Amino acid sequence: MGDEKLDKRNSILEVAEELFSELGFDATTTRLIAKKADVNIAMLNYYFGGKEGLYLAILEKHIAANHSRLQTINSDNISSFDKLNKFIDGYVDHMQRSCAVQKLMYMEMSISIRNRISEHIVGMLSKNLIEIKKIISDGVANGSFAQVDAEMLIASMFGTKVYLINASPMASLLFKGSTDAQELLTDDVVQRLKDHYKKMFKLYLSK
Amino acid sequence: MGDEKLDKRNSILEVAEELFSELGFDATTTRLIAKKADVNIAMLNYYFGGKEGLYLAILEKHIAANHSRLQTINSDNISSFDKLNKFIDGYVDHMQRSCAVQKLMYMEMSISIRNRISEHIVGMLSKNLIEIKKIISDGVANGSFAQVDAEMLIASMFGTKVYLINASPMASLLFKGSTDAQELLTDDVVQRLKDHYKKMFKLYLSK
DNA sequence: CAAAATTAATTAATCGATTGATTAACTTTT
DNA sequence: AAAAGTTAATCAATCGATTAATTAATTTTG
Repeated sequence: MGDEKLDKRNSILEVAEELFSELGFDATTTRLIAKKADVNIAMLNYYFGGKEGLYLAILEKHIAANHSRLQTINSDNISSFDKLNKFIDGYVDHMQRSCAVQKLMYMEMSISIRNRISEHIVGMLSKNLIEIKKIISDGVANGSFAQVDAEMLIASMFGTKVYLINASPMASLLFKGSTDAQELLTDDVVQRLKDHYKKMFKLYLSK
Repeated sequence: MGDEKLDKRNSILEVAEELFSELGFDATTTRLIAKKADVNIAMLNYYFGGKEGLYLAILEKHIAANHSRLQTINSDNISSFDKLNKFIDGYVDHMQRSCAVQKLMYMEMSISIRNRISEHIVGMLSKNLIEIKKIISDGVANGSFAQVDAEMLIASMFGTKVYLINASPMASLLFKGSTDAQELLTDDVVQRLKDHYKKMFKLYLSK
């Protein structure tokens, strides 16, 4: 067998990510995590220093996994619309891949008492925000885009994602007519979302 | 003095609504509610049967307050676009008025263990969803609207709201450049949101 | 109308359960 | 044997809820 130490650590991370995104931070107990991960409760504190440390470790893992994903788009020498479309494809794919983490982030972000957690989350997500803001403002500056309420447009973009992921009972009702928890982000819905985003930006930003 | 009995009950409701929307259901303790409302903890159980009962009472109050608000629009004999604009104005005004309740609803909706609460919330919010879905499908049927991905369009509408209210640290960063908790939904932002919504539907639905 | 009886409102104290975390002992690895 | 990994048992704190007792308000009765 391979490294079984890391197996346990990773098992905790995986189980915790799933439970946090399902139940939220408070309702997820360390005992439940330990039980589902088939691990002693103390291991959780041994590896991560505590419940909040585990939560932050999940965020850090997610940061590390997507650190390089972002930088590459804005450097390319392509049109502003192409940048936008490229950003959308990458963003939606990434959203489908890591929707559990994204759900958990938006769940806890707004809770006032979680200052440290909230800072981490906002810091992570703001990178996406800054990047797309730059694409749009550059496009407006070089005359490719029409002048729009860029903030509202961006709010609609991120908001659509948040609605699909975090308000999934409503989104399921909208897309499938039922509220069962069955996977909503099918390949079909993902493709529709990409098309929707591209159409949205095209409609708003075309001169 | 007037009815001081109702004062206490209402005080609990008001304080609880504020705390639930700030801290979420789990992190809001009955002790904190009682302390802030200057009321004995037992009163909370006396009037509402418990923490969950109090939460549901807040929802019920909100349902009652907005029961009549909805029915009137679709009956009018006006164009589909006018219906849409009328809906938007009413919806955004309502959103500004009761943003605390809306925040708390979307916070707890997706938590799997809150079956009863989740049902209540989805039931409430689905009325808005059904109504706007009807406006759009009617408009498409009578030729006023172009054929679009109506589900995604609706997801963007509600999603924009959810982003502004529930992801307020991000929205504050977007609209004000800082994450302080100061009121985001100013009259200015509300007006921009209305304009944004109207433009969105116009762009998507114009033939 | 006033005394008595009943109900409603309110309080302080405390219940059992659960929480996150820690300890000390034990086992495995290096 | 030193270090890292792992376990069962347990800690203090806090949770939501309830209890028994007390006061206030209302209704019934004489």
